[in-house]
Amino acid sequence: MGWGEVETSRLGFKIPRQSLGYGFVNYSDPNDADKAINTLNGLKLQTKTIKVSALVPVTPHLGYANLYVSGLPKTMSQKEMEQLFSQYGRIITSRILVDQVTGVSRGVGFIRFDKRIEAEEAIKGLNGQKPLGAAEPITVKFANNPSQKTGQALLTHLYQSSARRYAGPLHHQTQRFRFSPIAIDGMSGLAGVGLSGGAAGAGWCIFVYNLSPEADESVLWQLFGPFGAVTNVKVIRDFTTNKCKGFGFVTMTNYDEAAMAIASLNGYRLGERVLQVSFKTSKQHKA
DNA sequence: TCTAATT
Repeated sequence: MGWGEVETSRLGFKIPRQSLGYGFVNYSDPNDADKAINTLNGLKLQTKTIKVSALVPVTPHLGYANLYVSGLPKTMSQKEMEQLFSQYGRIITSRILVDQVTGVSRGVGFIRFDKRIEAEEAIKGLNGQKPLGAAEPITVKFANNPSQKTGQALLTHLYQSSARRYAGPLHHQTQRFRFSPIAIDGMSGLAGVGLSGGAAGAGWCIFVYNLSPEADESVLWQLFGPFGAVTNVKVIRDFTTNKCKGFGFVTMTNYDEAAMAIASLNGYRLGERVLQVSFKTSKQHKA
């Protein structure tokens, strides 16, 4: 384009090669950008009228009004969440994250206010509060910028998937554990404990406490894999430091294998630490 | 340090 020096330009593409109908042009001189905007915005190109505008800088931290909400009741709808927050200001967008398989709410959502002050007031008014009829308080804080995919998180993900593959063959050795010599009593009294709800993601969720800050997923695979089918492991980390917060979760398919793992690993000494291992309890279902 | 989650 003839309005000055272009640094970079990019079109939005999807696989295969089909334009998404937008693109970005980066000028080194803001005046050149303005000139391009003024000249090209509204221009008719064949059947289309093109729109050209400056890219609004993401997170000019002043005025950042996007909130992250966790601990929401699983039953709360997006509309109900908006109603709860609307008393603090004008809501631009909202979202509740749902489990991709079951479609059930993950109890986590986002609220973007029009103004920073509204978001701040909502945090003051709602963080740590129980919504009407809710059993547990919610957490309300400023959301992290979604675009910051840390290389660390990416590496962890890659390592996790390779650990998962590695854990595969081990499973064959675990058949001897399948019929455990330990008497497992009936499942009375286990309602709301361990077994995750929803048919698709079913499994026994195990809570592992006293992991070291450096613990990662591979250690959980190695600890629990020998006891049977492990479908998922998660080390809970601080989002900013990426250090383990001292606990994690392991999901196992079969009750007897999970019980065996718990019986064997609870009190297990890992380095300097003694692990506490139990079925994950659900406060919501506690009597 | 005893239950996360980041569109």
